[in-house]
Amino acid sequence: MPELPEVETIACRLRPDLVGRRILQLEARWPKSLWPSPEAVRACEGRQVHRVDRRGKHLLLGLSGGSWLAIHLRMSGRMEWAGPHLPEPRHARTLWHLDDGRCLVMADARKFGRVIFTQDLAGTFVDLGPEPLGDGLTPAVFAARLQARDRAIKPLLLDQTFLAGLGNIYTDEALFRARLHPLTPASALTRAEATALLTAIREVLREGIAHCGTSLDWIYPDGRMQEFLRVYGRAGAPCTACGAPIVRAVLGQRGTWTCPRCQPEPGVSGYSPRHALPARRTRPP
DNA sequence: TGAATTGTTATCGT
DNA sequence: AACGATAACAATTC
Repeated sequence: MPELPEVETIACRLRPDLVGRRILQLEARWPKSLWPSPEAVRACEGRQVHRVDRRGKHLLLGLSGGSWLAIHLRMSGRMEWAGPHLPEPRHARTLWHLDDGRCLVMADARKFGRVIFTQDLAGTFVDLGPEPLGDGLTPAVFAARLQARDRAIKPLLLDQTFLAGLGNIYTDEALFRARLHPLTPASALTRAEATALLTAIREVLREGIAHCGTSLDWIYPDGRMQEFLRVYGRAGAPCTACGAPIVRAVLGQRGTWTCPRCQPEPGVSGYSPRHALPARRTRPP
């Protein structure tokens, strides 16, 4: 489940306890999760953790010698502590035994998570899109990237090579706040719509981080953002903006929640005019 | 029991 | 080439 705000929360929580620790031993109980190979990841042994960061949905551990561990939790991964007085979590897949007697654990029920060891962080992320909260992603840059793609906006936002860090939850929330239907062609967005979308993306991500992420089920506990979601998982409930029932559809194999009134589908006749909305969809000749 | 699940990737067809 | 659809990965929960 973890998307950008959840991984950011995990990084912030681990940082004070992890920076300065030395990795004594790697315990690989599900070697398939270790990339490029279990032997390669073993090179983290003996190294000290210098920093804890995030890139997209990856948790980054900066190690001595210029090497990195990049951990992707995919669907069901969690980071936990184990130790003399802490019981080991269920589904422990990779364990890092540290020099203070504690043990950092990647637990992952579905085994989709990945642990990557690399000396070349830039090379590892060469195909990863820009950080949505990064300074380099100006409205102009974002609008230009959208213009270049002939694709529905929702699957594009989920594409990590286009933008790093959005998952199903925050994508639906951002599109709702920007009043855009998920099937709107990316290249059809005006400059104003692109700017509004970037603002909406940053708002939902910052709000998600401020609330320590979204806790929808047993996988990711402790977050509070689920109380502030406006469309995701709210099928049938009234839209927070207009009162119309939120609709669930399946789009690109993913559950997709929208307000049919606030996010009218482009090109579909039969819906009422965009009353209070500025005419944004038509591009000047 | 059966359906659904937050993410990513390979593959196929258009 | 780019895109959409599909399955696969694997397990758990409701």
